[in-house]
Amino acid sequence: MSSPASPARGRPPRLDRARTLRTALDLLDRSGLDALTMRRLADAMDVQAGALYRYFATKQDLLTAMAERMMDGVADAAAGSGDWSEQLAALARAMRTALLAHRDGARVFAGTHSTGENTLGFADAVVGVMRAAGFPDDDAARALHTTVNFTVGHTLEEQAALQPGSSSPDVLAGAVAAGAYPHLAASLPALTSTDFTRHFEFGLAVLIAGLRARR
Amino acid sequence: MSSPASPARGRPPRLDRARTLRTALDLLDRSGLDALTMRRLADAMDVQAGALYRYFATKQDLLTAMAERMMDGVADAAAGSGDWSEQLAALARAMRTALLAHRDGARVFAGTHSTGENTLGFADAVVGVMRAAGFPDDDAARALHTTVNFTVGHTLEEQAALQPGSSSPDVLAGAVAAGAYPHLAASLPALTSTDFTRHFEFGLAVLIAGLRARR
DNA sequence: ACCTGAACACCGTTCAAGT
DNA sequence: ACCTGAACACCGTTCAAGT
Repeated sequence: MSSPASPARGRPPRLDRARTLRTALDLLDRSGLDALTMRRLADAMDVQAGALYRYFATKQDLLTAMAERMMDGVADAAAGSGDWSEQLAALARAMRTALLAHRDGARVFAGTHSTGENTLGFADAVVGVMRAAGFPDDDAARALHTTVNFTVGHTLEEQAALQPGSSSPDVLAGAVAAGAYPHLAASLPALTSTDFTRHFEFGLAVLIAGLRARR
Repeated sequence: MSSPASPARGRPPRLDRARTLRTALDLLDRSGLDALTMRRLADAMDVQAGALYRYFATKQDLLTAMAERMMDGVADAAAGSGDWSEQLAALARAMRTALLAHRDGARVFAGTHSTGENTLGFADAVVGVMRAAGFPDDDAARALHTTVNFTVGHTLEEQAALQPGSSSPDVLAGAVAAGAYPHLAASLPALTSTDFTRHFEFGLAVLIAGLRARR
């Protein structure tokens, strides 16, 4: 029972999961997900690429661990903040904030399926809020999916739009102007607006009103 | 004015956008998105990889054209099918069906931003339904985003779960059993259910009820 | 005009060998 | 035990040259 936890016998390792994860999140913030390669991460740690595979079996494993780390503390957002709808809103907002805290955070999260304690703790908190509010277990589970879907989907769009090289507004405006899309033309201001918090709050309010109606 | 549309002068080209797109969608269905490389696509068309770049500037361009093609006809789903809520539901269901029609269809769509007529026509139809129902232009635009977010997000999960090698249910059940997640444990049947149509219809009903409450 | 051939600058991953 | 060095089997993209 001392083999995995034995004290440093030879030289101290230059690598370990925690330090690698920190460096990977730093690199993500500086360079974005497309530039986060195992080779570049190894460079940032002054190590050969192959050495990373002692701590993460695959790149997918590393990304999953990064997503799990991003969710640290998010489950605590509901603590005593009013009724179920306010608690659900607090959890969704905290998740959006956590994803926004890292460049391409939503893409990292969307591409993984963590079953770590932060992610499952968050899910448990959401389902707990719904069950306490009187929703059947099945509906509570489905409300979790809908809430996470919405939050991740929204933040994916938000971070895609904010990134350099995203010419979305102009391109969209041009395409709408060139074609026969009367309804898109009429709603173009909101369609090309970058007030993402308003978009998010609209969707969240719709989601909560819909859940309330189904209780 | 005859230069781009001039009749075949030399040998007939082995490549063109339409044929390449068809082959790419075939390859996607047979092998999945991860195996859809420019080199493998070129192989399937008996051509060198570089030749594809005469018709698509980048791989991203090709994927965008594929997404656009998947959306063919989806905008017509709302034609005279009851009130606004039934029309919105019909559009969302048609989009899910269109994405499910191709392996990794949701991933392809989520990774692109088509401004083609199928995609914009669908968006115009959704916004049109909402405006006709009396929603303000801004809310109609935001309802579009919420609806597309939900539909793509749901179908992403659905296709991820249905794919080979996706051990989601067991892994999740194991993780929930190992940790202290009372609410997840209680709702595990719904959480691990593969009746995705029910999940989708639940979210859609919540979305529509929420929109109705805000009108 | 359309495609080939070959290169450029990369990837993730594996694994014998060193220390 | 931990990491290096080097390889394997690929990528997307570019572009001179052929036909």
